[in-house]
Amino acid sequence: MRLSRYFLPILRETPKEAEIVSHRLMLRAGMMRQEAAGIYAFLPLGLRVLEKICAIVREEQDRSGAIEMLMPTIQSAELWRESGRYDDYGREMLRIRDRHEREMLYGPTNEEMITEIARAYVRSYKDLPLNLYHIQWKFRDEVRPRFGLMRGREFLMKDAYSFDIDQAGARHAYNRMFVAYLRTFARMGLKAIPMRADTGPIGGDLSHEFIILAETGESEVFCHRDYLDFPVPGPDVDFESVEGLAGIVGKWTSLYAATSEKHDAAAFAALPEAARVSARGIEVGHIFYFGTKYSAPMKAVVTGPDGVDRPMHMGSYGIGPTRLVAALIEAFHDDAGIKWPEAVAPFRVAILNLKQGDAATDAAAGELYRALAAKGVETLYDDTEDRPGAKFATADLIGIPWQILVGPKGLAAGQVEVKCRADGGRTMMTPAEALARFAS
RNA sequence: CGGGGCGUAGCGCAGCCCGGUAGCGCAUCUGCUUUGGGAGCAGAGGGUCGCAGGUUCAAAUCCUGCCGCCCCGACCA
Repeated sequence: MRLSRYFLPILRETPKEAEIVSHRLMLRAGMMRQEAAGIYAFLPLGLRVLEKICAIVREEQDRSGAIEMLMPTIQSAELWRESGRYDDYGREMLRIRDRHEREMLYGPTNEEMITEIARAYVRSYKDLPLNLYHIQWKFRDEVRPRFGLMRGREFLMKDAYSFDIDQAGARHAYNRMFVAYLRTFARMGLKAIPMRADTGPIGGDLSHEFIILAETGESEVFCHRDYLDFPVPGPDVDFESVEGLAGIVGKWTSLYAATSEKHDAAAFAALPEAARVSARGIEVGHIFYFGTKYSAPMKAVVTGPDGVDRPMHMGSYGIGPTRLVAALIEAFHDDAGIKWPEAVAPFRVAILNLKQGDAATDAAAGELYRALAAKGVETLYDDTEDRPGAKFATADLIGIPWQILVGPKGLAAGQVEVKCRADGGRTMMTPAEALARFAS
């Protein structure tokens, strides 16, 4: 992409409404624009990151055996009356009426709808297990939206829903998602620690929040230091293996980890001093087993091998891709701007033409750009008339992992400079070497 | 929802107390000179001062109402 032809509205000054670093940087980097309180338009750069995140989420959901579909944003109030939540949900739910005065709502979540779909088609225990997910916009009319994408009202969510014949089956479904989440966040460069979460009226131990540690996190968290170095399952993990997954989940839940709501000060204090990590965290995922909470009242039943109908055991599993965009920035930034991990970066390489209009640099930079593009390397070519300093500032701000600086100084020696945004490391090499470095 | 604050050019702000028809920096446009860490000079364009009433000869400025947005708290993916 040629920057001169792109839509990247960089802000040099910080908008006053942005308080936390991810919000400031997203606005400054031209990733998004606020359209109303807690409601944002994604501009091209922001969309690229969001789609990278969704792609990883999707790959790991698919790998774990979940199946993608897509449910609507607008739902009928009828469904929610069946589960009893229409009255319970409160003012957070955006309620609307259509032209026939029918009561509708903008979905804050989809348990009712997925249960309706499952009960319509799933009849036999032979149809189970089943895990359906979608990535769809949600709306929760927060009293006080804040922190940009971190707590917006409209947000993108991946929500998966599992259906099983019994609790043992549901537990394995839960473990699948648990492991898929470990992999998903690790692929984005994040250390996400599963922490025991409130299970509400269902009870049990089958609810975990996945928390990443960040100085600007919204809540206080406490965990054992060993979690920071626990190995994440590889892509070859066998999701069909009940024992295998149970082993992984067992290990990842063996040590102390809790958010402030579930914090047990005494248990935490019992850990060795060096093992105690007390930090701030951001919730990026939440998994939950809730049994027959919806299937029973909504009569989502399957016939078992014994010929008896039973309500299905369900769980739901959420990841917030829009929140992850912000969380990633909270985790990866410095004073100059964002430092995207390669897996989610909007572009992998930025080429900076340091003397636009100079025949030699134009030719070298243009040639390198075309060669990288031909190799499928996502490249942003800064071919604008800006001075070098401005280009450095822009590239650092938007956080492209690799910058290739093409200027008269280096070209005099037949070289370009490759700079790593993450650690600031710089290497001189020939354009051909740079091409090989990224195109192989 | 309680408490606080702010709406003046794309962004950041001054002007408001003591009414007289709007200004600064950055950004934008033109020209020239510049070109390895947000360039310099010269010139130019851009604002129904959030909206609606009211007071007044005259309202960005005073009064009333409304809307929007932000921050703290309670709440939450």
